[in-house]
Amino acid sequence: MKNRTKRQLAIKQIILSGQISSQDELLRIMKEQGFELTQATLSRDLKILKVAKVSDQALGYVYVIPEGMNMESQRETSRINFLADGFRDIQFSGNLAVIKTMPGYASSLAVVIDNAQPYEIIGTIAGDDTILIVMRDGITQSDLINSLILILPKLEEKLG
Amino acid sequence: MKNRTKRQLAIKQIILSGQISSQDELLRIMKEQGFELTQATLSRDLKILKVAKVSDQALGYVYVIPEGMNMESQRETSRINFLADGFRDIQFSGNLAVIKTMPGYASSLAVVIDNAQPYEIIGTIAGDDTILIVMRDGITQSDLINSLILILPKLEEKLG
DNA sequence: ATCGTATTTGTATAATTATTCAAAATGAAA
DNA sequence: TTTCATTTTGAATAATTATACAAATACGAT
Repeated sequence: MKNRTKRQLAIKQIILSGQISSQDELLRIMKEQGFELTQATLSRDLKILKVAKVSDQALGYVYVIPEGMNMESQRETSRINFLADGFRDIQFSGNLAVIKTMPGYASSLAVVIDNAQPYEIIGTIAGDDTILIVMRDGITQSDLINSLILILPKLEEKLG
Repeated sequence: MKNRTKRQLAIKQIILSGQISSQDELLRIMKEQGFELTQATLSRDLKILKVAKVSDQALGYVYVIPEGMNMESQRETSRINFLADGFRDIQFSGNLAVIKTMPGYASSLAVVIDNAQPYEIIGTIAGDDTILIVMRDGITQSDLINSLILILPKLEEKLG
């Protein structure tokens, strides 16, 4: 599914950045961002993302993402952020994208991308400082960039 | 109120120890323990205690007490736990309680107690290793102890 | 005590959230 | 492709949780 993970990442970001106090409010924001969904889907997504609602002095209640879902995923996140630092640049040719990294980073970075199994990407091949990405037909350059940012949020600084 | 803190303490313990997945379930357990209350009161207590409901593989949803909503309060919590270590003992005389602490701990500990503004306590005066607590009329010794445990959970080991 | 004010609580209900069920979308296999 | 199984989704609704309001209770000041 292309949209499900995308949507859930968007939800996560909104929760993290904002002061959301109900699913309807979140729903409104998601729709402003162009997502089409209903409250039922939101409820399910929040369940999957393990989002919780706690009281908050200012707003009554706010949705939060419990910090340490577990040390595991926390370490994983910082490892991925670390790898994103190795990113140098990206160039396109037809339905191929070529990412240049700092020496030694390419294959680990490619593994992260592969594991995310983004719809936009058919496959990757990595050397020492270069990743070749084969894009799915019909995917634009900005589609691909967006999907990479979803996997590696830290790339936004370098690509936005 | 005498029962309010007692009740909230009981709620906290049940949440911490158990696998509660709805307010009705919690209500049932509370009633088994001899508390008289309604779902409305529970809802308000959970709000005050900042209890959250998150998804859980086994039960669907469980109530949890978020460890550290943020680094701030997390540091705060461990600071308070640290201070609780300074506690030596407590004795009563009429409506006064006298807490003995390790040297130097009394005033910081008193600040923590003051900030919590427990109903049971009218005021405190602290020296270097002694805190004098003036209890509100009608408050029993165990009421006071319960309210202190609510503020400094770590005291339970020494007072329970 | 009595009065006045503030807090706490239950009842009833509003508001919110979760789930059922059927339909649509997706993916895999032939 | 077609078919079958699986997953995802929305609409409707069930289930749960929060709150308005009024009654009860607690407290302080006469």
